[in-house]
Amino acid sequence: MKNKYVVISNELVKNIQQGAFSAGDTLPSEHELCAQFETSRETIRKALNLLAQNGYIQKVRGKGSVVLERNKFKFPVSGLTSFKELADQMGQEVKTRVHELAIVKQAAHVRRQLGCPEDAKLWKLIRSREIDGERIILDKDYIREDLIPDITKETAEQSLYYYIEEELGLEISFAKKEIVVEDVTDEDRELLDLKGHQQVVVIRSYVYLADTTAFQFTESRHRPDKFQFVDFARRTKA
Amino acid sequence: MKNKYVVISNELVKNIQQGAFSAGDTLPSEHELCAQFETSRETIRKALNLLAQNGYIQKVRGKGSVVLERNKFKFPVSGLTSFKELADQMGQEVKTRVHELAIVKQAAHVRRQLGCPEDAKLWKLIRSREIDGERIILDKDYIREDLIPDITKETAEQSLYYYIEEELGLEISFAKKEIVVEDVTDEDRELLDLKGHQQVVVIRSYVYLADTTAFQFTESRHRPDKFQFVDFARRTKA
DNA sequence: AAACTAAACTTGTATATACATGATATGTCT
DNA sequence: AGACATATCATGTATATACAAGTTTAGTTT
Repeated sequence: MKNKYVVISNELVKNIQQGAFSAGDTLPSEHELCAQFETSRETIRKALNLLAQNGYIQKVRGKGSVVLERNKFKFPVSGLTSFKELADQMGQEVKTRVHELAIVKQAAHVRRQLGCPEDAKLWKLIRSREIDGERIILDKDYIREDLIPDITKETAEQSLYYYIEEELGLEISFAKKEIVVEDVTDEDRELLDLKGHQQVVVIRSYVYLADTTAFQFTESRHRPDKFQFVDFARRTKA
Repeated sequence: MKNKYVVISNELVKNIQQGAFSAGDTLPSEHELCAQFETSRETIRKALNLLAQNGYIQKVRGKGSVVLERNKFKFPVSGLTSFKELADQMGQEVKTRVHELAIVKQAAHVRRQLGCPEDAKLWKLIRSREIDGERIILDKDYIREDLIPDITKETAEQSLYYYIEEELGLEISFAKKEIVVEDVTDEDRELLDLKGHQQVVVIRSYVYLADTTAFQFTESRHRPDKFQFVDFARRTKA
């Protein structure tokens, strides 16, 4: 929270969310923001670029920074957000149940994909997520034990990312994800309330730290009728 | 293609794709790139930031720009890319069939969501996509006629985005998308080879121009066994 | 040999300036 | 009043400089 442009960006996001600006309005000009935050134009522009990347504003040359409507879809799930953070945002009643937490030595294909040593230990963590009384998400995690040494049942029930970022001081940086639809497994049937569904939506992610080491592989299996993925995408000019 | 930092970015992407750098390598330092492209460091940094946003590199302080493995998943579908562009990238044999192309006056809910006048005309366009002999995607588009006046069957069969960007000179800028799973409709059954599937993956998008006007609503319905969404996501520090 | 220090790299942030380009308001001229 | 030119304000691009902070290497000391 010390970088000036990040602070300014957060400040502006807060203002927008609190309704100080509504969709279609333009933010104060870069020049005015310079005066307001007592900083240079480049710093303001870095902050505004953050807002633009996250879909809060659209910069229009000659006009200004137009505030976008952000609730056309109900809630933003895009990006790289932990389940705990999502649940907090949504304000729904959520219960996490830990079904398995152990160190495994097999799972060679995961170990290869994570690019970690052959003899490295991996945490295997299986959790179900219950929302409004229904178990609708099954999360299967594999986590490098040499990087994240101590995972307790309590940590797994609360927020894993908080532990990693705040307590261990590691910087979670990016992820590669894949979304597909697959047939349900016996494990899904056992741990989820499937309500007769024969397929689940599967999100597979590899998550990386800032130094480009992969530390986690996650398979998140969702009951299709409760699955929603929301995304804001900018067109990349080739 | 005239902006210096976009040109440099494209050049570097080409180099990476052609294998001049492989995963784990570091690019030449910013200082070296300055010399190589005969430009300032800020310009190089803008180019590198584009690469980082698109998942080509990860910048590590003190070390350099590390090239990321990009084919962990087979092909990148993320972002805002037209079907034609996707098909070209994949090199698959693709056939587009136009089932309906007409101007409609109803569809009030679409008109409201697009934020266009009540009396505005809308194109309604229904196309199926055949890949390897199977009709697996059904695209239903609503497009503002006042912005995109002339759509022919030929344009719809080829690339709509090419027409909009290159011939009309409009700048497609961003989109809001939603991905959900829904039960098949009679229309799906009629126009797709469903192979007994009872549900489809539905991607709904609102697409915007650079001046923040929404010009298109698209509903893309995919047979679940042929659907794959690949994403690269960066963690946003609150 | 081991441990520490310092120098020489790397990227990150903040500032300043100049000019280009699109949009808008304000004129003035016809 | 309408048309046209112009000044003004907005963002976009490119450049330069200074310093902060993380990583690696080389060197020195112990």
